[in-house]
Amino acid sequence: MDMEARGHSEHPEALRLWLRMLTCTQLVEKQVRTQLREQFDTTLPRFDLMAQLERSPEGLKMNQLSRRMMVTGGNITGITDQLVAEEVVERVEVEGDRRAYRVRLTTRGRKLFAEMARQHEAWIVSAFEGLSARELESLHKLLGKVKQHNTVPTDKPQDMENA
Amino acid sequence: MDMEARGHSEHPEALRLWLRMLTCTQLVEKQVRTQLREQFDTTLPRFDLMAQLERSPEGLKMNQLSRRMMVTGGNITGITDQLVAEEVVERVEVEGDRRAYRVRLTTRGRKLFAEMARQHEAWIVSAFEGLSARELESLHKLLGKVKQHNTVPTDKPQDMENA
DNA sequence: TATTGTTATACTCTATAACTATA
DNA sequence: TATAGTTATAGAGTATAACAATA
Repeated sequence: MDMEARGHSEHPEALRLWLRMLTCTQLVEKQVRTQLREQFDTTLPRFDLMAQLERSPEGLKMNQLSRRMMVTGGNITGITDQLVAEEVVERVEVEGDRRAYRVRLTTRGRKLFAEMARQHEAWIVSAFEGLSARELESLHKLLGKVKQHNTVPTDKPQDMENA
Repeated sequence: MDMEARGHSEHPEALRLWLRMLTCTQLVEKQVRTQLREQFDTTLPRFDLMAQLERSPEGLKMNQLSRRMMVTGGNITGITDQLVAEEVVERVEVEGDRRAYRVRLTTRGRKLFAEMARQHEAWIVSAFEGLSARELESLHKLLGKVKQHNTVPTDKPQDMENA
């Protein structure tokens, strides 16, 4: 979308920056969603859930997934149900707490995710190939400040970077 | 969400950058959506449509809005219907083409948008207040390269920056 | 025939809240 | 009582495709 039209008369720097950032993100994200759909018949949230699990081979409980993906529990149940039906993740019992499950990738899921991640990386590299290594690094650093400023500190960090 | 978990083992620079960019955008966007809902009982697409119109006082045709907002026509009809019902935009006839309309802000809509834009700007300024003016400028420039690289050149530019 | 816009439909993603089972 | 997870529901937001009116 033309996010950069969202601003109004004065267009101070922060606003211009935000609109441009939104435009960039949407351009890339739209591309990723389309490719995930076309090449793997899947969606971004499903890919993301698998990505979370790939970094936690022992699996994650539903509420951990909920926190990390920043969506409420019911949605995690839904996405997990789909992935279980496709046999790429499985629910395993947690000893000592019969209410809880641990969700983890199956062998099949791990293989599938590896392939998806490989492609995903190629799409992203292509999206940013206009920038030099120095520019990538600079952008990464600057966005780190933005992220930090807008992240609510919690006991249990919401993302892997802080985990 | 913890976008930064989406990457896998190697985590090359472009991928790390993308995940961080996505995290930042979602943090800010979530905040904006919540505020728009709480303070103005509206949504981002509706705000964006009004923003497009605010920059085109003479109004825009449905297909122009569709292109600029990068969504298909049926959705524009839906959003426009809502805004017409609230009397913040109006459809006016296009002379010489009885198929087409031109959608424009009403006086009421212009006033309302001014107030929303004022608040919106404050939320955004607050989201980026961790950065110096130099850093804002630098980020804006770097994202300009990303945008350019990922924008398909067309006769009719998709966004205001190029319009 | 092509274009403008609308209608109908379906699907994904999300939040909220009531609910079950267990702690 | 509190917690883990599920179910039910509602509402954004989106795309697709069939359609009517006009060009």
